[in-house]
Formats: sequence, C-alpha cells, structure tokens
Amino acid sequence: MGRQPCCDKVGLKKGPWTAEEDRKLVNFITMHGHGCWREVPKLAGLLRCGKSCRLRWTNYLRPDLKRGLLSESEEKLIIDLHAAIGNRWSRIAAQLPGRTDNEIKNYWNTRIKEKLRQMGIDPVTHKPLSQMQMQSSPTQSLLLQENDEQQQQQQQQNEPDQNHSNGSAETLVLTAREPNDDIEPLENFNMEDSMQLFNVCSPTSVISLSGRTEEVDSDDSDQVSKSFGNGGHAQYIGRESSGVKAECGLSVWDQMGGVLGDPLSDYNSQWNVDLESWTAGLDAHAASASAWIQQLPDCQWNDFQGDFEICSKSCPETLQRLGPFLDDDEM
DNA sequence: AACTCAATCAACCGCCAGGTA
DNA sequence: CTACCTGGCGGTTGATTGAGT
Repeated sequence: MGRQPCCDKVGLKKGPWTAEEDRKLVNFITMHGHGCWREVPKLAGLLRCGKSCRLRWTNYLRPDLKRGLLSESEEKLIIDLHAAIGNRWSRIAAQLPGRTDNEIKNYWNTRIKEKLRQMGIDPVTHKPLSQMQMQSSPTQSLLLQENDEQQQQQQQQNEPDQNHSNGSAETLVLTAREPNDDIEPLENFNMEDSMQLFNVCSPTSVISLSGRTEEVDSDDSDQVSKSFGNGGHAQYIGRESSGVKAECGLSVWDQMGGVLGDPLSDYNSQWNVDLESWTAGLDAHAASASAWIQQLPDCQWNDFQGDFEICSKSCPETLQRLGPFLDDDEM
C-alpha cells in the first residue's frame, strides 16, 4: 500500500509564511482553536496543508513561546537532558517552557554541539574526546562528525528506544512508603544491593542516584513525567539479611535545576538515613558500578556532572527476588 | 561595493504510533 | 485484523543574514 500524502499538495503554497497568512492562522485559532489540523487551512482561508499550519503555530505563532537566546541555565538543562535521553527533542523541549523542539534541535546542532567539542567533550556520548580527535584537521573533524552520526545511528539501532518505541509506560512504578521500623539504617552503601533496586524499576525508566531529593506521588502521572524528564530519582534506603529492602521514593528537581524544599533534611528525618555517607559511598563505588552496568544487556550507564544515571529495563529475576517487598501494583 | 562563505533557523519531509471504522 | 487517518517526531534542506575579504 502506498503512503498517503499528508494533504492534496496541488495548488498549495510552500515556503516562508507571510504576515497575512500568520494573521489569518492566529485569528482562526484564537477564535476557534485548532481542532482537526487538516480542516484548519480550509476554514482559515489558507492555501497551506494542515501540517504546515500546525508547525507554524507550534514553532512560531503560539502565544506562550519565549523569544530570544536561551539562557545559561536552559543550555545547561539541555545538555543534561541530552546526556540522559539523547536526541529526544520534544521531551527535552517539554522541560523548557516556551521553547520548541525545533528551536532546541537547531540550538543543539549549531551551537552546543560545537561548544562541547571545543571543550573536549563528545556531544554524542558526553564523554571526553581523545586528544587525537581534538587536534584533528578540519577534514578529520568532518570525518569524525560523520562517525558521530553513524555512531548515533548505530546506538539507536542497538538500543531500542528506551522512552517510547516499545509502547510501555514510561513511569517509575515504585512508590514511596511510610518509614518502617524494621528497616536497618544504611551505614555502608552496597552497590550490589543498589543495582538490584535499579533493576526493579519499570521498563524504560531513567533513574539517577542523588542525595538531593524531593518526594513526589508516583500515581500522579504529570509529576512522574516531570520527574522523569529531569531524571527521576530513586533511593535505596535500607537492606535486610534476607535481601534488598526496596523502599524507595521518586524525586524531582524543579525546572531551573533548583531543589524544591530542603530534601536533605527532609530525607534524613523521614527515612533515618545518613545521606552523607550514602552519597560518599556512591562516589566510591561509581567506577565499579559503571563496569558492572556495562555487562548488563539491558542497562546503560551515564555519568555526568556528579550524577550517576542508569537507564534500566526490568529484570524479571530481580523482580521475583524483591517480590515480597513490593506492593502488588509495583510488580 | 561586490563577492564569498559560514552560521542560523524556519520549514519541509518521511516515518511512526495511536486511534478508529 | 486491516486499512486508513491524524498528530507528532527527528532529520534534513535551503533561504536568509551577517561577517570577512
């Protein structure tokens, strides 16, 4: 079956929009909303296809769009999010109010990419570039760039889309529980135990370890989505002789990278955990954890700016082992 | 002033997922 | 189950702009 064209292109206008066309589109959407995009150009009196109208509106005419250069904090957030989720421009844009995926994509391709290269960071892997790569000639740079792209394509082929292509929900399923007296306070961080916690998280989840946390309700999909976009955080907080006590919470940073509330003290009082030693333990074990994660077929390890982040898929064996400690809806 | 070249970014294209008949 | 439609996404293109010569 041949592919259906998005619209009947005969007689339709292409190319840059005129002020008059913009005015017609804005007037129509302001008065009636967009509804079915295919109908918009007909009803608004435009010789454009619906797709073109949608793009013009979302990328340029929408009233809530921000104008001007991206701020330093926005740029930093883009880099962080790109390190975590790659070229998922719409998801990245969702974390930057008033910015569009197109704008961020362009900004990345024309500015951040080169800036990172100049800083000696590979914009694809976010790892340091080798000296040879940094000192290469323009021709070599071009080749390297092509290699980057091939690498990225290969990466995408090798790693089925962790965020949406497998059709599963992109939420963390573990929910925070009330403090429990039978949990042994964690004194020495145990990476092996922690790894098991990562593995119980749902498919396509992104989890990061961080001492700076804020609890959110995992049943609130908006909150979880926000948390996910900024890097959902899960905490291992205790263990028992019989296995991992998989109490955990979700956390979220606000959109400008600030931390909501005073999570460290909240966390300490709520869960009775020495976070100082916990996070120190994380640092100490980061290298071995990285090596450990690399061996897992369904996990990917990212280390950026002091945050250790793991993309994990569910591991049935671990789920089974942790079964007694999880609520029914977490399985 | 005229030309070249690189940077920028709006817009297009093809593909995909989800919904529906 | 299949075909089709629609909206959305990410990659790419090409017109425009501005700096350099």
